[in-house]
Amino acid sequence: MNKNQALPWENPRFHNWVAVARACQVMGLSLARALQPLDIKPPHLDILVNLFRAPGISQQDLADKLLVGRSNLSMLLPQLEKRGLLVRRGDPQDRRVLRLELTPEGTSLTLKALAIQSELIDRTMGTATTEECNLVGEVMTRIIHELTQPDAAEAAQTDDLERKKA
Amino acid sequence: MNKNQALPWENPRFHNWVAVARACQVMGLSLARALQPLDIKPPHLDILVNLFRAPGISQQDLADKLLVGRSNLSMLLPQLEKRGLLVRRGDPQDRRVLRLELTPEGTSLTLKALAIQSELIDRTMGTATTEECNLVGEVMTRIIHELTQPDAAEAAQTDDLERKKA
DNA sequence: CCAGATTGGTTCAACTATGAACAGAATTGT
DNA sequence: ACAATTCTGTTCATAGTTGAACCAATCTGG
Repeated sequence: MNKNQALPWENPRFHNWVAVARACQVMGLSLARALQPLDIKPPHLDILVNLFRAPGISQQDLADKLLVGRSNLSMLLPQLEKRGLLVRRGDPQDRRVLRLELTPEGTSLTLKALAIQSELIDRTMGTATTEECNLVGEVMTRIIHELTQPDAAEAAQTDDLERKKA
Repeated sequence: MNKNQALPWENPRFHNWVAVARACQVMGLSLARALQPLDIKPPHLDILVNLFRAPGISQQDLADKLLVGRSNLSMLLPQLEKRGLLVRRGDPQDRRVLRLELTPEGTSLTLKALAIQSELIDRTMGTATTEECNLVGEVMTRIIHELTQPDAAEAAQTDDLERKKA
């Protein structure tokens, strides 16, 4: 098992992906620094942007979109609410859910933060042509699809087992 | 400022980068799950791999490579040492530094973990041709360069200020 | 109807990561 | 030679994230 698989650094897939991961890491650090003047961090921005694009979303749905735990939002959202950036309004139709919405201040801050993030991304992705850029996006989309489908694959496996039992 | 900059989602750079970030996130989650049988997490793997490739490295240099705080390693390394995966040997030349090295068990575990990670990456990056893959890596390398140079740019700015003072 | 299962949200304990303050060893400049 | 500075690693208080346990509201199927 030691030699029948060469060390992965010689594999283009592997080291190219490592570059992707590192790029994400440094971008995350840069973004955090760039957002400091607004006194928010990347996770906050993720929340704000999603509220901006999907006003009235529930905490559960937001957690699903962000791929974080519900408890995370139960901690962060009250903070942002206290800062007057958003409101959590109970839904009269389903009294379990809290509908989230940006306040005008929240919207304003979100736009400022987006401008900062956008400028950062523009500067860094500007090192690639539009075509290269689109190709990168396309490859990433395929990867996301490949990795999020397996949940369905798991379900299919379970189905297989169920079928075998029957 | 509201309208002179269109919303960033229409910008190819922006939404393509968002795809990159999301791909990284789902890959990270998948990797964490895939490593569970070995009872290590991605940060541990990062450490092990770097020790594998640079045996005898110091904690400080390792922290720089990983872009994490020194204190982080001061917490994690003793854990891994207790598990018998690595040793920290004092350097007689410079009695401040601890030289890090994998034990045979650590090397073995690292190879197993690398096999798992490599398989995962192969599966996901396999949705792209080798040329696409290399292009992605190239673009990411440029981005990393663009984002790590600014530290030098900052220094240059500082230099400018110094020069103006003189 | 109503008992059981499901869903949305909160709370809590555990774990991870960070930066600041610290202590010991090495380097520098005089 | 030695005081000041720098460098390495540790410790500690703090903040962020998670999963499990929990409560209340809703849905489901007799």
